[in-house]
Amino acid sequence: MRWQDIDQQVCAIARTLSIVGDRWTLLIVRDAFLGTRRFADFQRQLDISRHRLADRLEKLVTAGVMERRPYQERPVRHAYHLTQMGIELYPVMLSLARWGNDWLDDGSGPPVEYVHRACGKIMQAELHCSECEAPLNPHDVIPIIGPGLRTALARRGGTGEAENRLPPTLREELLAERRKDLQGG
Amino acid sequence: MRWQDIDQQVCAIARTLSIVGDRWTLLIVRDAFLGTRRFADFQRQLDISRHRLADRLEKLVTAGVMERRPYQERPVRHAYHLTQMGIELYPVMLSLARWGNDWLDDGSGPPVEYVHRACGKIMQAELHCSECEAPLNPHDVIPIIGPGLRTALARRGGTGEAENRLPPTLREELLAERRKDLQGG
DNA sequence: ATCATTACGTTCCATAATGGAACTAACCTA
DNA sequence: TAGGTTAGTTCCATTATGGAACGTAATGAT
Repeated sequence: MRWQDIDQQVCAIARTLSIVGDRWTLLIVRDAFLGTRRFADFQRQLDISRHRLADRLEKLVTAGVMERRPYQERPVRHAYHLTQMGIELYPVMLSLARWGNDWLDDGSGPPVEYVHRACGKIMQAELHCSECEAPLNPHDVIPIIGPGLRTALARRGGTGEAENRLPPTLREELLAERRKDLQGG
Repeated sequence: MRWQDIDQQVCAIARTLSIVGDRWTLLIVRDAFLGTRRFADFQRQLDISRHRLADRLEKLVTAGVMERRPYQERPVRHAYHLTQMGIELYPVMLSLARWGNDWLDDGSGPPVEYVHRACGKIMQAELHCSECEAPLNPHDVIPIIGPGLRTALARRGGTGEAENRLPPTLREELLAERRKDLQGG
């Protein structure tokens, strides 16, 4: 499978990466979160080639993650702003940042820290369960087949082709294992 | 700047992406979370070229995200397991999955859902503040300069070179803005 | 003993993505 | 009129990737 076809997979992670999984793309989003808006500023701060930057911004705009807003006429100049879709990538960004701080520190501490405006403290981003609010432990999160995958399963006939586009979650033995986990645990 | 040099940036996100920001890498990690361990299984499920897969697994092992464990002698066969470092990528994976579910649904619902073993309910991963436990809103998280960046700033002489490796967070006007946010809000 | 199969790679090469520098376009300032 | 600013585009050499074939070390079938 070619990378450009991964959005064909029936998998939310693959679909997400088909948009933001390219080189530079998440760094552009990072800078957008930090306030960068203009082409030249992205280019200077990332030290990316103008070529690549134009290409990535175009893709982000097409995907709906960013939007071009004119900030002056004569000549028309556009700024790139995160849309709501883009802003909602912040859990991804905070999670990436936290992992980098936890595992790739060169000994001098976090380059950037985050203050929670509500409580005023320097914080870490923690995952919690939306239902019981408890902090999440990786071993307590059990993936199960969802409606999107069920639909895809029902659709696949003998084509064999579609089967290749399903994520490994599909595998019967794994699903059985998960169900046992759920019942037994 | 070349992509291979982004780990030189004094930025946790850039450092993280220097390890997991390559094509395929996060999909390999995804499959590892779902229980895939062997070379041939990764290859089949991802439909990636053997070449690329060998390369990515090697990089993940070198970085410490995965480890090779022999599962049989004669001939020696290795399985690839997530290390603790790899397991702690789960907030990244869950955040990517949630964004894909929220924004890239084709109308048939989430391909995969997650059950929280502790409360038994289908859940969403939510970011909370580690200090006050409240759910995080993107506008309530204020990035400020941290010790790692302060050190890097102190180190840079007139080299100019090092300056290019600092993230845009460095920019004085932006930091001033953040400080105002903190005091005024 | 010979042949097929499994598992895990590596090699080779055509194609696609990237980086760097130069070029264009539309305006502004001195 | 010369040079500066901003946002791109074009061109081309260098890298990365995908696909298929090949290599190796074993097991199992005939």
